[in-house]
Amino acid sequence: METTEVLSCVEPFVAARPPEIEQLAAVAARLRKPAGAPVLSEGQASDAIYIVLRGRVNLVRVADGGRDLILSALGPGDAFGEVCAFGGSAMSTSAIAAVHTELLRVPAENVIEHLRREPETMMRMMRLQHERLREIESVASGLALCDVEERLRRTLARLATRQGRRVSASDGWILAPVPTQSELARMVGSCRETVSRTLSAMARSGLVTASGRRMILTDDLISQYS
Amino acid sequence: METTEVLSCVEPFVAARPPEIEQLAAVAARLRKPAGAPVLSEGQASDAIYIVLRGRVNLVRVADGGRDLILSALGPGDAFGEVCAFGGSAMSTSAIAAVHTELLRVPAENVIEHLRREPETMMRMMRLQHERLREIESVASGLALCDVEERLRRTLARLATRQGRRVSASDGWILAPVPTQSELARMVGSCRETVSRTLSAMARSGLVTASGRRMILTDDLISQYS
DNA sequence: GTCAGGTGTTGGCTTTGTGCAACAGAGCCC
DNA sequence: GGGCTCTGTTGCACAAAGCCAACACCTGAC
Repeated sequence: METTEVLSCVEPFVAARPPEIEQLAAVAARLRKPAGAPVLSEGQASDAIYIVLRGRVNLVRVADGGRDLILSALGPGDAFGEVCAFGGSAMSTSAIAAVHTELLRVPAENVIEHLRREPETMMRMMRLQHERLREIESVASGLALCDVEERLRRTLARLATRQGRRVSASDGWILAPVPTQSELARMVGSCRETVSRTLSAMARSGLVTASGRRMILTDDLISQYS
Repeated sequence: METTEVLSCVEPFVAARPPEIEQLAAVAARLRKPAGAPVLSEGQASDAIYIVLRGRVNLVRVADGGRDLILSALGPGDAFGEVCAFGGSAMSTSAIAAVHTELLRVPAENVIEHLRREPETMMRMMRLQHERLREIESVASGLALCDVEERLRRTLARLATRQGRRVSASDGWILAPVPTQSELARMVGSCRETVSRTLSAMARSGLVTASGRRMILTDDLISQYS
């Protein structure tokens, strides 16, 4: 797929005029990261906007004891590093490739120039920022108010709607590849063992069906949180 | 204090040109809310930007069981309801006056017009939005990774730096009026009783000194999180 | 004044969920 | 193939923090 095509159908650039897209595409570079490789680190200033083309990137906060929390999991079409656009700000999370990942990188200076000429992109970026805020607010309130099972349901529902696809025949959504249980644990602020137990319970009650690296979630589960 | 003066020293309007400020001030209205009164509700579209002049406003997420979480506590100079600026978005939290509060209200349409003419304000609003994102990220990671005492320390430190003032004589920050323990509990995702116990423990170890509606926090406590 | 309701404190019980441990299976490198 | 690491599973002990309960204190309303 052409870089111009990609850019023109990815937020926050969907409303940009063709010549602007061309210009951005000209300076954009593709890059690959193996699983576990850091793309940007917490505290470091972002030097570019990155767009996930294939794979998954986790935005992570690390605590002293080595424990960490995955604040959001970005799939194809998602962007990160947008802080670079408003100068000087450091990343508030680390961005780490969860699996083998392909990225598009648009240097900060070009993004900033583009924003000057295209206020509509700025507006969209703000909306994007607001979306992310809402998401993190949900994570936070979930952590404070819900038990592990509820948090796990929400997280799976979110993953499925954003990165899975609807299966027409059976009634449900398919999520593949599913993150490992230890990754899920880091998303819901729990531990591997508890996630295993909880998933088993959910499977027994028919909410999810796991098979290898795929998982099928019932419509009920999804619709409850949309 | 004149409305123009207020606006010109409050984010995101600090960089706006005087005639713009005048125009905003002309349509701004002051209003008062008693303790507990809702200003904006979750789900409802915001019709204006509100600026806290005196008092405190809590941004709250409510769960089914009646339990809730205070995601952030806004003091004088803080703004909320900015979602109105990017059309159609609903509030992701409820804004509720925590004490008797005085607000400045700038209608959405005027803000939007202003943003069109003054891209610098847009930029600042984005930065503001990003600040809030960082803050909520900290709340979320705290909830997942830290115990109640640690969360309470962070929360008190944040409140003191943003809404308290430095005491020159003794070594510490003064926070007055302190939120009630039940409010603190809703900020750290805990319960009244646990906050009481934890605060007592912190007082015994000399980290804080409570007296009536005031609380003095040692420099150590503050500097640890800045 | 009195009363009610919110606040702060403390004790005790219960539960959730973690931490540790042990183990089976899958995938990967050599 | 043999080892290795990572995953998923299950059992069990322990701890943090929740819930319930009781009580003193203060404040504001009437």
